[in-house]
Amino acid sequence: MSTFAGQLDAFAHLSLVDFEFRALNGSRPDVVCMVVRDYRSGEVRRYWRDELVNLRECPFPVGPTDAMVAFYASAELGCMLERGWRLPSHVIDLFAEHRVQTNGLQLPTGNGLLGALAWRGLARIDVAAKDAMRDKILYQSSWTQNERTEILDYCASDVEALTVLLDFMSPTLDLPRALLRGRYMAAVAKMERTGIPIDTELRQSFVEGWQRARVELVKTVDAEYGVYDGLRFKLGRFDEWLRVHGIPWPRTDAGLLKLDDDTFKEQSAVWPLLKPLRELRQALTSMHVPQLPVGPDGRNRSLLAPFASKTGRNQPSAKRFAFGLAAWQRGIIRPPEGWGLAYLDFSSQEIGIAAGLSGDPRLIEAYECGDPYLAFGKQAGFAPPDATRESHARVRDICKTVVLGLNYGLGAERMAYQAGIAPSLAAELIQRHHIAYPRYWRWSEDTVTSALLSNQMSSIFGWRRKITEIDRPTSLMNFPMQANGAEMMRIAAIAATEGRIEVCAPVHDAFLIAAPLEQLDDAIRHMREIMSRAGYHVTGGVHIRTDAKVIRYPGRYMDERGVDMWNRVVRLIDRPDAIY
DNA sequence: TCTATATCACCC
DNA sequence: AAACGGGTGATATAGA
Repeated sequence: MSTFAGQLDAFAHLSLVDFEFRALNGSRPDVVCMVVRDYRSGEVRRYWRDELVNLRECPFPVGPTDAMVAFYASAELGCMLERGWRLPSHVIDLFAEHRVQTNGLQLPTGNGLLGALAWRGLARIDVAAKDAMRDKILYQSSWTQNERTEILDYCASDVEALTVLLDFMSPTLDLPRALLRGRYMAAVAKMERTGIPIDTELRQSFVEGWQRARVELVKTVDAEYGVYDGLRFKLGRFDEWLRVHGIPWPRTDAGLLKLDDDTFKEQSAVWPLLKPLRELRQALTSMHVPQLPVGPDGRNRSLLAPFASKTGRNQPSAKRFAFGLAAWQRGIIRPPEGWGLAYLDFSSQEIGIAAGLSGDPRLIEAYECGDPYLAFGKQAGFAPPDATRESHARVRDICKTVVLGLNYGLGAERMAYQAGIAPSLAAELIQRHHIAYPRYWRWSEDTVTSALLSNQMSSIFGWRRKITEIDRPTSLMNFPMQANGAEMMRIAAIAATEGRIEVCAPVHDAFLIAAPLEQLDDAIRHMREIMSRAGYHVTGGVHIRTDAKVIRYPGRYMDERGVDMWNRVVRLIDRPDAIY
């Protein structure tokens, strides 16, 4: 490892940076202070907010021969964007590197700066003190002279901790890949800053009308049952109601009544008395007030949580991120006046990756012909050569379940249930998949085997995952597709944000972009080109297609699965003008 | 009244 | 109901 110890010497300047800032409820960051330390000289400089406002340029070196080091750099880079500074040419993010080094392990200390230090036996700061200080920064808007000093000291102590961590981690860094991940953190900072445009006026109607609407609904329906306590469904009362009416009910392993919609569906087929209750439960579960953080400029902003999942995907909070909401609620995404949006997703991304990485010629052919599901049907002799999407819709659906399911080891039983076919047919189709794509299956088995032997897996740009006894083979099977899909998204995000594309958000296999109406078509063309190149690069030569959903003001975003529910709800809250 | 666990709904 | 990958979060209950 000593050969790598000096790898950071290649940089003229290494600046370790930490900002403190307030990021409240969808607003862009309000920068409080910054501390920067020059790694070589050890010189530390502190800047309070008023000094930062007066700095037209970044006060530490950010040129092509320099690097910035931070922990969770999207935060620092977001503050730099807020100040209007140029971003560093090179970023090393020790959070991303810590995740790469420990991904797959159970870390009792978590993934924060202190946790990363503690896990390496380098604990230094009291966590409780850190939390107290964070509150002081977040929930105050002015500070006494003493508090200023306190906050700057705290910020400086984080920079010191960062220095210790860099000392420890620098010999083990995979520098070129660390720089790629750092570059992605800059893309994250830009996407987080752009945010997702929201119909704020309609959202307000949701917030105001919702509670009343659902209370009325429960009152009306529950009069027949008496199983609700306010808005709460009470198991005990329902149990009693069932006993009184002599209705048997399935239970969970733990002995509780099963309450999922499938159970209600089956039971209400036998006991029609239950139907209104089922409908009520369905309506209520998806009806919670959206608590999206939306800034004064009408943009939904939340942490994208890069590198959070085992496969390296972003993992933003489902309730704070507009694309984490239920499909029908996304109708509140709407371009501002004069603007348009485009939702661009990779088509059948994981199949394209499986084809490219395995190098299976028939799977590549199936993907590139445009309809991998029907192509499988034909290659497996399950559909005639002249079958089309229209002539063999049902066959295509079955093939889709098979092709998608086998990417992560779906068994015959469950595949049969899901596709609505006999288990024997499911088994037969799985068999034919093996025969149609032998090279894919050999590659998949080899990947899992070597993962089990080496206790780790990695994607093409070095996102790693350690394997332990608790990992199921099916999880390992799916890793290459999901992790490399995340790589594809990262390089596309980098290219787009370093170009002139306004990227609102990444969504696992898609991007939402925004542009003024007259530039929208150009932006879409440009973005699709970028995504296509990313796909080609990651798969080693497969042409990954993209689909586009375009929304022009005054239109709104809508997921087709959510149209009915959306229309029901906007009527309920008395906003028929918003019917889609 | 708090926390831990189980179950469920939802997303790509 | 069900050996399908990666997740977040709400709700209900049991247990301390």
